[in-house]
Formats: sequence, C-alpha cells, structure tokens
Amino acid sequence: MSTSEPTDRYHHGDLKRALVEAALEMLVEGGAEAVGMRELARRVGVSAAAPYRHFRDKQALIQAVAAVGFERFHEAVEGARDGVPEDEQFGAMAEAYVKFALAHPRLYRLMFSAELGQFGDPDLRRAADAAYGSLALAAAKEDPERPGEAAISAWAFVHGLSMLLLDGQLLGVSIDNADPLVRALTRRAAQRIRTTHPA
Amino acid sequence: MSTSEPTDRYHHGDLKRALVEAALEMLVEGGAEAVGMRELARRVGVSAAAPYRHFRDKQALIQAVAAVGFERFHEAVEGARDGVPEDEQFGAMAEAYVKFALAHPRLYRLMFSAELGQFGDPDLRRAADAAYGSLALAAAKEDPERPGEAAISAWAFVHGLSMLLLDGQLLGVSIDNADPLVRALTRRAAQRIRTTHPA
DNA sequence: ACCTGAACACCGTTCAAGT
DNA sequence: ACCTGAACACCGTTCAAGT
Repeated sequence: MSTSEPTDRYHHGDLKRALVEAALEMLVEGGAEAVGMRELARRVGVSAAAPYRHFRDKQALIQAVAAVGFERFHEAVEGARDGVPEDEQFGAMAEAYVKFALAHPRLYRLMFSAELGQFGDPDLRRAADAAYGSLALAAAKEDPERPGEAAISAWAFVHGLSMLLLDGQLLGVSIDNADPLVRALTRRAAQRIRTTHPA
Repeated sequence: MSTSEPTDRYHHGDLKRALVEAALEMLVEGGAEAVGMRELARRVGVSAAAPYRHFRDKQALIQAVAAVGFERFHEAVEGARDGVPEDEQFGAMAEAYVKFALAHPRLYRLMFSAELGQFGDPDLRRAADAAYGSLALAAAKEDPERPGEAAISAWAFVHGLSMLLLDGQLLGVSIDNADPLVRALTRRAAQRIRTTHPA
C-alpha cells in the first residue's frame, strides 16, 4: 500500500542496483557466460542501451557483481570466528572459506576470473582485500615468525582446494560430499602451521 | 623444394592441427576471450564454417587447446625431477608447477577455466590426470601415512599459489619478481610435510 | 571427404533523439 | 537526468551446395 509503483520503471536511482541483482541471478542460473548486457536489460525491462548509463561496459558490471561477491564472502569468513576459541579460529575460517566456494560455485569462480581485469576498480580491490584480510590475520597469528609466508601459504591452500573441488578434479569427491574432506584438510593445515612453529 | 604446396590449402588432414596451433597463438596474444571461431578460421585462411568439420563446437576446440596445455605442463613438472635427489623432488616439482603457471598465464588459466565443462572430453581428462599424477605421487611419498591427504593438500597449495600470483593478489609480488617467494614457499611446504610426519 | 556462401539468431556498444 | 530506437560491427552455428 505504498505510494510508489512497484515493479516497472527504474527512472529513479534503482536501475544500477536492479542490474547487479539481475546479473547475480543470471550468474547463479547459467554461469558467467550467461551474463549478457542485452539479456540483462531485457530482464530488468529496459532498453539494451540503458545499462550503459550506469556501467561503462560489461567488465564494469561484472566487477560490481564480483564486489558484492567479496562482501558476502567476507561476512561468511568473518562470521565463522564467532564464539570459537582463538586457537581454533584459523581452522574454522579456512573451513568457512572453502564452504563458501562450494555453496556459490559460479560466484566464486567469477570473483577469481580473468574478466575482472587485474582488479583495477578500487571498490572491487577494497572488497577483495577486506575478505582476504580476515584469513591472513588469523594465519599470521598462527605463525608469528613468518607472518607473511604463513598468510600466503594458508590462502593459497584454501583457494586451491576450493578451485580443485569446483572443477571436480578430486576423484570421488564432489561438491555434495566434500564436507568431511574439507574439514579434515583445513584442520590439518592449521595444525601443521602450529606444529612447524610452536609458540 | 618438396612437391606439396606450403602455406595455403588445408584439404589434407592438417586443418585440425592448424586450428589448435592458431588458437594457442590467439590465446597467448589476447587471452581466452580473444579466441573466436570466426577469427580463427580467418587466420588459418578458411571459411567460417570449416572448423566445424573438425570440432563439434567452440568448447571442443577449447578442450583440445587445454589438452595440449596439460601435456606441456606434464612435461615441465616431470622434467623438474631429473637429476634431483629423491628427497628434494617434491619441492622441485612444486616449484616447476608454479613456474609453469607464471610462464604461461593465459594457457594455465584456460586449463582451469569453467569453459572446459567438467573435463568431459576423455583426451582432456587423461592429459590432466597425467599432469597431476606426477606431483601427487611425489607428495604421497613424503607422507606415506596419509598419501591421499598429502597429495591433495600439496596440489591445492601449488594451484592456489599459482592462481593468486596470476591474479596479482599478492601485494608487492608480480609475475616478474615472484621467483624467490615461489622457491621459499614450495621448499617450506615440502619441509612441512616431512616435519609433520617424519619417516 | 572436405570446404564454401549465405543465412539465422544473436552479441556489445554507440549515438542521435525523445521525455 | 535518464531512457529509447535504430544502427554498426561483430559473434557461434547450421545447412544446402559446390569440388
């Protein structure tokens, strides 16, 4: 019962947001390949040229989608720390990292695809750095002697594991039954750092 | 001075090979985005429809390109073992793995991109498995108690590290100056496995 | 058996013109 | 200020027809 007309007409400032939302839907449904500017405009009920008032080109639109991906990603990894004893936080965050990738395969892929063009967009860069920061900090805590190396190794491990699982490269392990393996490997990775460099 | 006309005319059986070669060139020059069926046909000097006699569709062509990528990859990783004492082989192969990715960024990306469609093509699957097999075996040797876990962890680590470097995600580290870091991290990963589970 | 020409149904992007 | 209509230069793919 509000005064604003609902669905149609994006002549206010919502077209930009609506485009990103629709792009996220298209991504989830058909992968990055399926996200097209014309089809996007069609979905939102606008002319093919309209999106270009809000995004310079397709890459800019994709970057915006990736940025919201990193925000959600950040929340997921950060949230995994709540109520967890400090010495188990790294393992919990690593597990949450991989589980996010498994839960949002196409979005995760997009976040690390070449289409983003070296993360030139500052918003995207910020969102990505924030997401990584959480895990890097936890990893650095585990290995105070070589904080940089520990963070990179940990990040490489969870990212690589995520990708291999998404690609279906691990024989007998699919997205649906990966949880036990993910749990075991992330905990073991945490333990490994600690054992190598005990406090 | 041979009897066969050189450049033109692929009416024998070479069109298929010529297409894959040209696609590899286009990939190196402009990335996966730049590989198009029409442009490909143009380069090889053939009609736009001709490639479809040899590849069902674009995905099949891309899969063929990825397969030769995995073959070269396999050789590089396997070759890194030559003349290296057995207890240093894993580290050497891990380093070679990452260095291959850094030396052939677009090819490596393609090999792990979603365009390949779950590695349905048997040739591609074989080529990929052979490449992974080398490293997995070396990793399993390092940790005989949990060969599967060790192999997956090692592979995840090198793959993740490669991707992060290609994406330029590591602050201050670019493809050109990554060598020392790559060497340090791969050697440390090898050491970590050994220390955690000494023979 | 292998390739061409022409066509179909799309793209991303631009730009004058509308409101 | 924001959007439309129409156009430009492309795509991937198919299919009858040529040799």
